[in-house]
Amino acid sequence: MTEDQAPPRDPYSTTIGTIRTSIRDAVMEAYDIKEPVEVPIDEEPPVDADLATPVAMSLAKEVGEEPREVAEKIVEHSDLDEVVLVDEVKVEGPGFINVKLDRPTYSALTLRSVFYYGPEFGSLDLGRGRPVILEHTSANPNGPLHLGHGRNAIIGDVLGRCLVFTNYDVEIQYYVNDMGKQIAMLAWKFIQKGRPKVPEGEKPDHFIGELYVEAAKDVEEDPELEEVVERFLHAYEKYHLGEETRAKRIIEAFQYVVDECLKGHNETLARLKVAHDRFVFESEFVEDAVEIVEKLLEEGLAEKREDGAVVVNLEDYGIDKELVLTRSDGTTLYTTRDIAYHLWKLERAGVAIDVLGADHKLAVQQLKAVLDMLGENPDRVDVVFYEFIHLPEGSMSTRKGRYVTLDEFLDEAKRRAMEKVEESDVLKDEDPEEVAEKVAIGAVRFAIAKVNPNKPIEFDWEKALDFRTGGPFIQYAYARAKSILDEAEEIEKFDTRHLTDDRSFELIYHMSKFPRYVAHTVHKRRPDILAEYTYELAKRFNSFYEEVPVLKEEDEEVRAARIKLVEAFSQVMENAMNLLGIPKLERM
RNA sequence: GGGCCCGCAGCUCAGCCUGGACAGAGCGCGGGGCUUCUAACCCCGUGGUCCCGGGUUCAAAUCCCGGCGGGUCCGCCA
Repeated sequence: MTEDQAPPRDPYSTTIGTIRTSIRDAVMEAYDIKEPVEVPIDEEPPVDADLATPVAMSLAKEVGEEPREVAEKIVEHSDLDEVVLVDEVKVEGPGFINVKLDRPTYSALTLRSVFYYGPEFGSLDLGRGRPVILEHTSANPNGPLHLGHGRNAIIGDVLGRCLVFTNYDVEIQYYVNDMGKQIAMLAWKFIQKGRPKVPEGEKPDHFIGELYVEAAKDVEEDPELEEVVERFLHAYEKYHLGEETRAKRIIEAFQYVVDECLKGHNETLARLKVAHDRFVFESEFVEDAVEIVEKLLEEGLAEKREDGAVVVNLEDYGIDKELVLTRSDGTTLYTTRDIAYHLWKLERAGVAIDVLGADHKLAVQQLKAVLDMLGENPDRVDVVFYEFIHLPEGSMSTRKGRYVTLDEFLDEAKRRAMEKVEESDVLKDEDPEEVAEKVAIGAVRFAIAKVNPNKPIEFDWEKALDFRTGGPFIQYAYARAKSILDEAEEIEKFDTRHLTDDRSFELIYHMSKFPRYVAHTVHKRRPDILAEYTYELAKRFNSFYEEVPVLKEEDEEVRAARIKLVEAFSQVMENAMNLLGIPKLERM
């Protein structure tokens, strides 16, 4: 590759590819194999090597030779010693082929790539501009957002940022469940209490949450209220089917509680830096839902039972329970409207990605089954499930008013950050509020993003807000790099031969993996992979910072190379933080 | 009762999809490091029947079967 050619977008994968091909060819040549051989690459060998492959060991039995013998033979036939990126190839242990990269060459490749792509470093064209609708958060407007919703929002938001970064044409939607029994209960309670306004100074979603807890209690104590609630629901649904209604006050009650609650949600989400492109209301799909039910009935896929309820049998899909599409009074159910919503999404995008709690697994199976019956490809609906966040006293429940709100979580994080800010010297000239807020957002986002979505979280204030292991640790590494760059001179030429020490190379090597980890995060739909990567990046920078002098280095050439390394690091870190939505601080 | 998910160091978790070399981090605990680029940091040490029992394999935390423990779903709720 010559200097004026564009460097690879993904230096690490490109390098692995080169080495893999070389070894594969060697295997085929050495053992006269015609079919391409799988060459697994161990990306993190537990020894002093950068890459390794156990291919000789699996081959050994086939060819009837000792594994080490096979490995030696492969190495002899390979052209790895001619690859400029490779420094050393060794056969070690029971038969591993271990490869050490040529540090100056590999570093040059990586840094060129980082500087060439800049803010785009890490961005691979995975999506080719294809449209995707990503739905996340979608909390019921019956109370404030709690940690569970936070998990949904943050998984969704990080995924959304990653999808945009990898060239998907993403629209992010918030599905507002503005109808259904819970909201009907709220509307009833609201009217029963004489339509109280949200008190001055109270966050509206918190007010609605209190109202909801009261309503839930009333309904539990007096089962006859069920009927009243159903009347409310009926009226609201009729209204959305375009029928005349005299129940104006009921309609307005629904709208009021939903609007107020949503205002509160938006405030919290804005604070957390979670953004949606569009709010879609469930009530918009009542008409479509009714049409779908009619269609299923016409085609004999659904049946109307004697009591009037319409049901579909899903035994062919391995689901024993029949799915109810309309109540016996003819009103639609959540699932029915959800089917309509998904059909609408699939008309507008190739793939619809939903972020949902693991408790929705059966519902999604049912949804996909009906989509399939309707001739739609259910694989186009791609659901990211996440497990619950449990409190020491049990699962969170909006109905029981048992939850930790995102607002509280952010406030507590900010309070703890504030303590640190106040004892800091370097922050004398900064606005302490602003710094603490950014630290809090970073801490909260990272605490939630770092856990694999399919693992339940046991919530604990101390663990979740341990600044040493979380977002602030990452922000701190970035700020340290920035403060070096603040005082560093402009560098034009540098030589990566001055970056061969372990600390520098370990940092560079990890930086080079960024594009691969972004791709991994998108493919697996797992923000925790990116979070883990970023934490490791910060850790390696902190080690480098501690042991390798930059501005204090007296040799000008060495200093120049190190400054460029810090510059490259800050670029990669910035890209990673942008994807995780962790605010950047120049000083902390 | 059935489906799905989880079970790794005292604690919180990564690795499991795609099986490989002494199982990794952080917290905690013990020790060390600021007149030198920000100590919200770094370095060294400590710590594990990878829930249990079988099976497949040259090789199992990883794949398969069976248990045990926890979560969750099985509404004319959303």
